[in-house]
Amino acid sequence: MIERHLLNLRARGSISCQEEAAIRATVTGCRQVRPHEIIVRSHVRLDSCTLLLSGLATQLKDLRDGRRQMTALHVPGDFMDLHGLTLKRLDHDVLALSRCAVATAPHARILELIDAFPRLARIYWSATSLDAAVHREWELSLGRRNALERMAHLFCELHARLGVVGLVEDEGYECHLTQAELSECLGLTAVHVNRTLMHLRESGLLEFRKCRVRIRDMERLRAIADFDPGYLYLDRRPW
Amino acid sequence: MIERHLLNLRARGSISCQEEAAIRATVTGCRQVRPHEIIVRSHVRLDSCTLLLSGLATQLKDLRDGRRQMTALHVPGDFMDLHGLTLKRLDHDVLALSRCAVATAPHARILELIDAFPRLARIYWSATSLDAAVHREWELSLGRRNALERMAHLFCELHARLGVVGLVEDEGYECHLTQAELSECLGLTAVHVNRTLMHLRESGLLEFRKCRVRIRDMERLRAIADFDPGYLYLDRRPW
DNA sequence: CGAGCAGTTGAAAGAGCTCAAAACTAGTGG
DNA sequence: CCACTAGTTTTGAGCTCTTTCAACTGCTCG
Repeated sequence: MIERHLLNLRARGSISCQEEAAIRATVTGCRQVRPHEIIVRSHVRLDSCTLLLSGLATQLKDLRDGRRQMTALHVPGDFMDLHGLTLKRLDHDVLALSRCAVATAPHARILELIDAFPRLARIYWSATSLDAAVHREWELSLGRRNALERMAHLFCELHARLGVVGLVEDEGYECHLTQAELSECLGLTAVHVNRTLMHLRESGLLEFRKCRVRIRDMERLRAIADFDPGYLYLDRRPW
Repeated sequence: MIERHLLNLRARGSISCQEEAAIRATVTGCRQVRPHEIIVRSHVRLDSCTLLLSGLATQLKDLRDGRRQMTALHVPGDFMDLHGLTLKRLDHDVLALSRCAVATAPHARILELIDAFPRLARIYWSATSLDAAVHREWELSLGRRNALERMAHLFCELHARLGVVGLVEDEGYECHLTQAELSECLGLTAVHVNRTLMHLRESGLLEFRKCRVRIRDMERLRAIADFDPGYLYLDRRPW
């Protein structure tokens, strides 16, 4: 089930057989997590990283008065707290949105891994930089795109990222988010998400029902979102 | 003038004399940049990193129709495109807000540096992860804080970050931002920034005149912003 | 069958935006 | 030293997107 992680890495650069084997040996154990369960808690000292094998998870930050904002979504194949390797604690919770399968990689083992395969150090560093690039695009969305554009953009992003790990079929994909959760991604209220979703549906752009997204008109959706996948760095870098 | 960079690093962990010397040997050349000049252009292949020595700079992303959002501010001592080391190009421009002095460090030299001092690899990796943490906090601001809270939060952040590099005196600091530029940080319009700024001033919280911020009531400002500096990871990690 | 979410709908309020113009400020050149 | 220009800040008024609050529907599951 670590395959999706390898797909993720290989979408951005090559991974040798030896490297693959070493990665497989580093990521161990697989546990199931229930929806809404906290996978990694903020502010506690970390000594391992957590890989999402299946399901959907998120990074959540909150304000004292209860307002909450998701700062990222994690799809299968993502290390959700690779930045914990260097920072040693998180500034946000990691939360399961659906039923999830996760595996862990002790920091000590990862350090051995990148010590043995220095290219992997660069590749994982690159992965954390990529996370930052996604954050930047979300900042652009939250700061400057309106509700419709923002939502369109998120669905384009998920389409691209899930495509990489083989989870898109006929322009549709599973997306275990309630409208309330979607609103916490988008910096909107649940009510407005509902209305915006209806607008997308009625315009024949996309449908979102029963945790499944079905894109009806990709071209128009991208135009509305002003979606340019460049920030996902899906070109194989020349390492 | 690389001192501020060392202050930045040392605020989060120790740096030995040898490491300091090696860093000094890696960062070379110092050039002056005029306000509004692009320091690093997006989408072009990079082979060096740029360190801000003095002045204020920003990361800027834009939409096709001209709407723009700043995704980060850089203060003296920050590497502004360390993520370019692994990603090899940027998904945003880096722009001077004031007159800036910048130095460069060729990727090749940085790779030699972290090869010779593996601890520095971890420290610089950590620095890029920290950038991501700041992005996350901005996502929270843009998504969930209102104009007043958002602005208060930004000024608290700058106070903390400039404090680290010795650029705060009597709760005040230089901040070469016009109200229009501030609005591009905060996801607001310039007009609304103006009114919010007046509100802060009239409430005796802070003044922002002639590119200088003077904090009048830090405690109340922090309370409004719900500012918790944890996300800046200003505790020395046990490496 | 009832409890409890998730989604839907309506009406009213409000935060922030748009457009436009006036008031300052600072730099430039005569 | 003053006039002139350009950029920035301030102010006003109207508007709109999004929120708030509240109720209602439908579905799932014990």
